[in-house]
Formats: sequence, C-alpha cells, structure tokens
Amino acid sequence: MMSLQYKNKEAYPLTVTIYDVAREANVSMATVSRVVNGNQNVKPATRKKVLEVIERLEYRPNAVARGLASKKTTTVGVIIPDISNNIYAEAARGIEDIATMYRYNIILANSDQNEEKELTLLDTMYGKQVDGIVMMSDAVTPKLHQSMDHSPVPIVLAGTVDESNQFASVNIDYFQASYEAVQMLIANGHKRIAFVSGPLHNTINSKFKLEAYKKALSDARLEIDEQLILPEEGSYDSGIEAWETVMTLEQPPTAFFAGSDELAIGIVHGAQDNGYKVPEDIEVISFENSKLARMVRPQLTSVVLPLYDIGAVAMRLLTKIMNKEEIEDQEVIIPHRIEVRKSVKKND
Amino acid sequence: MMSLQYKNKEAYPLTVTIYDVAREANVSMATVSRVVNGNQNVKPATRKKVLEVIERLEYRPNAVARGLASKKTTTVGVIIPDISNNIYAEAARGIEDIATMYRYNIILANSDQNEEKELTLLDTMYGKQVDGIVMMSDAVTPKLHQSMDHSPVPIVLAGTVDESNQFASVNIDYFQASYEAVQMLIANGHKRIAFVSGPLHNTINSKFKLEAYKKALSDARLEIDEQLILPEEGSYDSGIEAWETVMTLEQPPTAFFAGSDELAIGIVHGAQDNGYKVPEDIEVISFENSKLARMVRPQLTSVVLPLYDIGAVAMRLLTKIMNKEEIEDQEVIIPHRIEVRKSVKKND
DNA sequence: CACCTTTGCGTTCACGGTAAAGATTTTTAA
DNA sequence: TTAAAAATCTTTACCGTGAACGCAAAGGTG
Repeated sequence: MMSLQYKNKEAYPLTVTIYDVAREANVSMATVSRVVNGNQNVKPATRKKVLEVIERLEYRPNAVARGLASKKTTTVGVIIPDISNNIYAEAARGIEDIATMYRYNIILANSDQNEEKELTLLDTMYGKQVDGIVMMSDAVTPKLHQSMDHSPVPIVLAGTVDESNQFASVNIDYFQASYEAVQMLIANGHKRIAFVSGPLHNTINSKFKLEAYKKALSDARLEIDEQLILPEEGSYDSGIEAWETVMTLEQPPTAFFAGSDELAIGIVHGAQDNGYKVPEDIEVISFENSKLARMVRPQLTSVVLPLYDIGAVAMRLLTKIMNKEEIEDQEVIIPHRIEVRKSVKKND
Repeated sequence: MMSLQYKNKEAYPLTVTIYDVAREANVSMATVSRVVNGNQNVKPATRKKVLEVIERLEYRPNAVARGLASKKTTTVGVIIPDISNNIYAEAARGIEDIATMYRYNIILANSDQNEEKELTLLDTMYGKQVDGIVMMSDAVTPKLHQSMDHSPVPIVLAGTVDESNQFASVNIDYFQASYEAVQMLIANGHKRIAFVSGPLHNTINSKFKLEAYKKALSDARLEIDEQLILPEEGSYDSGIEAWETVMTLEQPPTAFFAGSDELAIGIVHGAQDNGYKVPEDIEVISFENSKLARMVRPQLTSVVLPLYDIGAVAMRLLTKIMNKEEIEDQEVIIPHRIEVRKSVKKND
C-alpha cells in the first residue's frame, strides 16, 4: 500500500511560483523577488500586499531555481570521517549551529577516512554547488590536496592538519597539549609511560602527539621504549588490548597517555579488571574530554579537545571566506587546557 | 589575509558547462546530456568521444541546474533532535549509509526537539526541494502533523511514533520491549522497581515505556508507586540525581529500569559511589544498548534499540516511496531483543 | 522496393528564480 | 510649474540542465 499521505496524486500540492504571487498581487515577479529578498526598494503598501498574497498562497521560494540564478545555494558541504563517532558528531554540531546562525544548511557525508570516498565526496559537493566546505580528515594526502586545490569553493579544515599550510584550518596546538599531558605524568614520578596513540596514519597522532610524547620523555632524560608505543585503533576494546599487550612486558608501564577517551577507559577497565587500582597503581591521562570522561570511575583527567568549538570556529571562518571578508589568519589555533580529575594523582 | 587558495580571483576555475563539452565534442548538448545520464541511444563511438572531452575539460554536471530541470535533487532532508547525542548520531549514520547506497545526499539539521525549529526546518527542506525527508522527533504534535500533511515530498519517521498512524515510520515495539525488561526485573524478585524514564513529553516514554512498566507491575500484582517514576532528562547527571532522589524514600527501590544508557550509568555510579553493589544490591536494566553499555562496570544489561538499523530501514523505505514502488506496510516494526550482561543477576 | 521501426542525434523550451537595464511614477527643488 | 532626481516597478536576458519533439539515416519486412 502506498503511503496514506499520498493515496491520490492530487494530494501532492502543485507548487506555487513567484509568477503566481506576482499575478495575484498585480505586480511583476521582480517586485515579488524584492520583497522576498528584503530589498528596500519597494513601497510599504506594495510590500504588504505582496506579503499577504505570499501568505495566502503559501508561497515558498524555490531554493534550487534561486541557486541556479544567483549561483549561491546557501548550503555548505561537511565531510567527516564518521558521524557515529562522538568526536565528529560533536564537531558536526558546532558546524551546524554556526551554519544555522548564518542561514546555511549543511550537506553531511561520512568518508570513513577513506581517501577514495573523500575525493568522490569532494566532487559531489562541487557538483551540488555548495558555497563552501568544512572538512575533517586524518591526513591531507597529495590527491586530496590536489582536489582541494582545484576546488571551486572555499574549504576550511577542522581538526585536521595540512602540512603544506595552504588551507584555512582550525585546530588546537596538539603538540603542546600532548607535551603537557606527558609532563604531568612525568611530574608524578613515572619512568615508564605508555602511549596508546590511535592510528598513526592520522597526522595528528603521528606528527604531534607521538613527537610530543617523545620529546617530553627525552627532555626528562627518560628512555623511549618503542614497546610502550601502541598505535591501536581508537576504540574501547583496543584500549583493553593495549593494556593486555603492554602488561606482559618485563617492565610494564605505570602510566598511560591515551589518544582518546575510549582508549583511556579501555585501559582503566583493563587495569581494574586485573586488580590494579587507578590512579594508585596506574595513572591514565586522556586526550579528548568528551562527556565519557566523567562517566567512568575514576573520572578521567584529560586534555580538552574542544571539538564543538573547532567545528563552530571552522564554520565561522568559512562564512567569512565565503563572504570575502578580510581574514586575519587562516590558520586558527584554539586554546587548550587539561581537565584534572581522578585518573591522575593530584600533585602539588 | 585572504585564503592562500584564492589569493587571486583567477584561481577560481570558471565552470565548464554542458555546452562547452558539446562544442568541443562536436555534438549537441542533448547528446552530452544523454551520455552523462546513461541514456542508451548514443553510438558507442560518439559516447567515447564525449566521455573523453568530459574527462579533458573536467566537466561536472551542475546538480542545481539539473535539479531545476528535472525536479529531482537527489538530496533528502534529515531532521533529528541533536546529532551530538549518540543515539541520533547512530541513526544518522544508518540513514546516510543507505542514502549513499542509493546515491542521495543528505541535508542534516538539528531540531533540539523544539517544535518551532522543526516546523522551520521542514519549510526549509521543502524550499530546498529535497526529494524526501527522514524525521526523528519526540512527538508528532498537531502543528507538525499538519506541516507534514502538506509536505510536497514523502516523509518517513524514524524512531518516532505518530499516533495517527498516518505516516510511514520505522520503530521497534517499545511497549513489548519495555514490558520484557521490567518483567526480567520482576522475575528476579524485585518488588520496588523504579522507572527513570527520560522526558515524558516524548511519546515513546510516556505512551509506551511508562505504560509497559505499569502493566508489567500490575500484571505481577505489584504496587505502582508514583514516587518511583522519575521523568528526568536523559543525561548521565540526571541518572545520578534520580538515584539520589529515590534513595531518600522510606522504601527505596532495589531495581531500576532506565530509559537510556546514560541514565543507567548515572544510576550505577550513584549506587556505587554510595557503597552499593550492582547487581548484588541494586539491579539496573537499560534501554538503548549503545557502545556505552559495555563501557561501565558492571556492563549493562539493556534492551537493544537498534538505532542504526532504524535509520537505515527508514531511509530504505523512503527510497521506495520516492521511487513510487509498492510498499507492503508503511509502518515498519523492527525486532528487538535484550542484551544480557552484568547489571542484572542471571536468573535460570 | 516501398514502408515501417528503430536508432542516433539536434532543436527548442520549460524549470523558477536573480539582476541588470529600462520604464514609469513620485518627490524634490528651483 | 516643471524638470531633474529619486523611488518604484517592469522587462528581459540569463543560469545549466532535462526532456519532449522532430527528423534523418539505418535496418527490417513482405
């Protein structure tokens, strides 16, 4: 059975166009266009008359026709790895909120951080004539770089580093933030600190978190043990696995720097399930601070990765570029901080 | 400074149209249109020639123009309460995956379950000429109902009940699922079972979960105590609050039926933080089964709410309706089950 | 071989707006 | 009063594509 809504085709209302409004209001369609677009060159009386007809006929401008004529769609493309992953969802919400604020809609697509999909999606977005694109990706590969270079519309990277520094982007200082996190662990006297990073094909993990981890250790004259560097996926289960892997070592670590909250929780549970206490026996610091961080015992001490803000600022930046406003700096660095909770011992 | 990408306006590539391709290939634009749209009435040699030119000129059909001419945008609108909420994100992913499979893109928007926003968003979607809409909402209010009734395009409700049974929808049997959950607690001997529902303005909470809770109790000849019914928000903190509220009662409950995983985790932590053991002292069953359910100790026993599937099936249903295929049943009920873990004692 | 189908391709117009240019009316001011 | 200026409105040329329609060439049929 067809949808009750549309049992009979007549149920689909025929669209009323700007011509219909014009005719009913005894003005030209240009005038209707003006009142619809808030152009001031319309006599108040005329505007009122038109507005009434619009109301009566339930006229709704056809955004597609408008887009064709004006070459603006008031739509931006958003390409993210995976919306079902909390961190991207958070960013997406930031993007959408600001987009809404500036009257844009977003076309959202998941890339699964698959280069091929990313390229296809960019092409799709270009074809759909979006006015701009916000992109989140693990790494700006050469092919990606090339496609973005040829983009007919502005692109802003969110939470994504472009090593060529050629595109607008919004990030935090991942290196510094990671350095501070590891330092916090070092300050608590740990000599064996594991780094459960998340995939190393992600530029942020490989070039910033990892490098910062190494630097913090060597600055403190601590040995860098490759066995303590675990490039797992970002999931909860890989956190548990990482724990298991590393605790079979002759000299297991006493502290962990985890690349994400899920990873950190996996580690915490791995420890607790095996009779270790956090933070008494094992200390863990995370890098994310999603709401999950408070939903474990002990609650996680974590570097704050302000995903919502990153998304929001990226979108704001995009509106400026689309609007051809002057941009002070196209590479925005948002301040970060560490939220201290219970998975690391107080040190004062 | 402007984006490096576009230092000079010439950097914006001028768009190549179907005419350009036609001219270069010495054919009419109709022929180009045919090869682009896979029409078979083109000689292979001609097709090849056109394809080459398309490649060389990097021609990309303008989806906006196409949309205007064909009255199809291959875009569907998705209205959900909040993408940063895991359950909606999960559903969104299901929707997007199937949409991609059928070559649709999605315009995603957050309504914050605010009726006004929902109405505005519907109007926006209509204006953008989406080919269909997937909607998730707390409740189909009269106004919403009316707007949807006048929709120029098909709408499918996902995880949302429409009491008028007038729209296509995809759900599970919330009543039955809830009944089973409460029964499980009753079977374990509990006489005082609290129901921490989530907001009651949500139809699913008020009409199904709550009713099922009451029915399960009365069927077991247990007293229904209004003090044990807690319409909190769905958040972790409200779970903790619910715990605190209810444990001050003279006869506190010994088991909880929680409307969501976050709520359940809040309750578990509330209990644990106060020296109670789960499930020894307190049993908790949740309704959601997100990945969170496994990320607590004890892991949550939970009714499985298959959000991804609900989204995917809703989108699939929508494609059928958009395609004017015959629909067996426009109100789809997906099977549910209860995932048994550790927050409820084994009973055999 | 006359005639009817297909196949392959070109012409033309509609889609529903925007915006520039031109026309008309109203206002301002000498 | 009246012409120039300003305000308001109409005309019209697109925007890039799909699709109906038309027509010629090729293939089939009896």
